[in-house]
Amino acid sequence: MSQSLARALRILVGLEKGPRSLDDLAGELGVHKTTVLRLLRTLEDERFVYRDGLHRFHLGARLFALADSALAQREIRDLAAPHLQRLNRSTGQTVHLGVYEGGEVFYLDKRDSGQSIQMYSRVGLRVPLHCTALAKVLLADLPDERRREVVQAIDYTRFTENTITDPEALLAELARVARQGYAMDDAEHETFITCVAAPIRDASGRVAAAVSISVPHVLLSRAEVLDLLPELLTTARTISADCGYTEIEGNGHG
Amino acid sequence: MSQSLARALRILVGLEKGPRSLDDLAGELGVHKTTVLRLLRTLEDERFVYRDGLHRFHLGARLFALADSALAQREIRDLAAPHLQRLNRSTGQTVHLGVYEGGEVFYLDKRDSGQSIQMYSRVGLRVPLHCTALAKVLLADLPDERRREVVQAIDYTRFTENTITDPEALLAELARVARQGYAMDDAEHETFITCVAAPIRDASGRVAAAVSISVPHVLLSRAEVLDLLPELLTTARTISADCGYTEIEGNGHG
DNA sequence: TCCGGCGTTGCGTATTTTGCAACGTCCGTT
DNA sequence: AACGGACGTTGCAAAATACGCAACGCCGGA
Repeated sequence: MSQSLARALRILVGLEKGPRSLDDLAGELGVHKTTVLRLLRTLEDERFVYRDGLHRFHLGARLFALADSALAQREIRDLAAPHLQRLNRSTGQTVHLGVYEGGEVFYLDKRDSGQSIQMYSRVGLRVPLHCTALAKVLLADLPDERRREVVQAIDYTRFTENTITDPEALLAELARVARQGYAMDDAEHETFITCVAAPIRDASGRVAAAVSISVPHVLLSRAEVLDLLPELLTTARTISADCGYTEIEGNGHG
Repeated sequence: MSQSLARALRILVGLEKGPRSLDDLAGELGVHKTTVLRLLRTLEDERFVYRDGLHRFHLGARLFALADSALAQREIRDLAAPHLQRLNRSTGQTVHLGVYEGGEVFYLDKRDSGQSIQMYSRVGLRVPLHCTALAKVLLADLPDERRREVVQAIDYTRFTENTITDPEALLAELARVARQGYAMDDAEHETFITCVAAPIRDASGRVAAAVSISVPHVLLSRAEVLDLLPELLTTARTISADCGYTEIEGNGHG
């Protein structure tokens, strides 16, 4: 809609991959460097971008401030925090909180396991949609049409031999997830990690977020991870309750 | 320079304080809502903004992704990480890593103390410039002229009775900090917290970042916090070395 | 000292953006 | 059930704005 703004945003997105020179950016956007320079200057004025000494452009400090307050504005994060903490302590495993927004799923919070093995994940990182328990739970609750759109648009990169690699299989999996009320990632993303995830619902009854537990095979087997399920589900239900969700017709748990 | 972009960025900055309706934003910017709407739509296309159900605008998911990769691009963060971890473990206190950029100082990393008292700080948050050890260390190394500009522009909000509240006093303090090689915040920001900070230098010899330790009075006295100084300085020097800094003429530590 | 790369600026053109006014819709009220 | 208001949305015409070109200047290497 707004050309110059759209170009500026693409500059920022381009900078996501690393610092760039003016010419680099102009080349990537297919726009004259004069134009890029002026956009960059405006971005620089507001600290969205800064140039190092001299002449390479980086993402700037204001992004941190914005991300920080965006994070603080997600009230579900605060609501969930103590429960994530407790789940993390009692299981000793890595715990994630994730949300869906506009075709993406990303981490809103994370608690590391005490173990020396740390997962490569960070608050704000987007998670693959076809091979993570978190995403499955979130996608499973989308309105039918939207879910189909999203599932079609996925890039089905194969990460392991268990990775689901086509839309039909994923839709079937999502249907199962919706039915059983939780999702599993059985070495579908990383060969050595198993995850389980459960939905968090808000007052409207829709899935507003998801919690997951991730465990490396060296610590627990697939079956042992499933043993953590009741505790995960309880945590998810507790957070849901805090979000104003009230279970109506028999969810098997009064 | 670029009007529409500048307005869009101000929209984002406005959204920092919380979700807004279209009219709110139009009012704040002093621009007709038609214009604001079109900017918002472009921002929405790129996920910098999203509207909840329906018609309130929030900061969007892309900011998380950008902030995350911006963070990852600050190599000093990775270089410092293990050392922050060690310092945090051995002192048991809250440890921060901060940097200066374009008139602001903000946290690049944080390690919580094991204690139940958690500090209100978060990666990305801007820190006050006139009453924190971290900022003092960073400002102390700025080129004279720049330092004076920044110091003049500070809003000297008084937080405690120890808060420095005028430019002259701060400049004097910064001179002392530069001389002694570390900074202290003796209940200048929060009445019940003492901090010490030390500079991290890169290959150019300039201060590239700063580490700090923050301790509530209930845990350690001012004197006891000063006892942590040698360890803090050692940590800072180690990180500096990792950044390529080589101490030349007698810094008392060969 | 010369050359090449790269960031920067002035300027004229026309594309893009802007504000207005009118419309539609949703929600709360009577 | 009908009405009124608030708010987001669209079409359009005017003009301000952003665009690309070409030329300049700076810095580093040859």
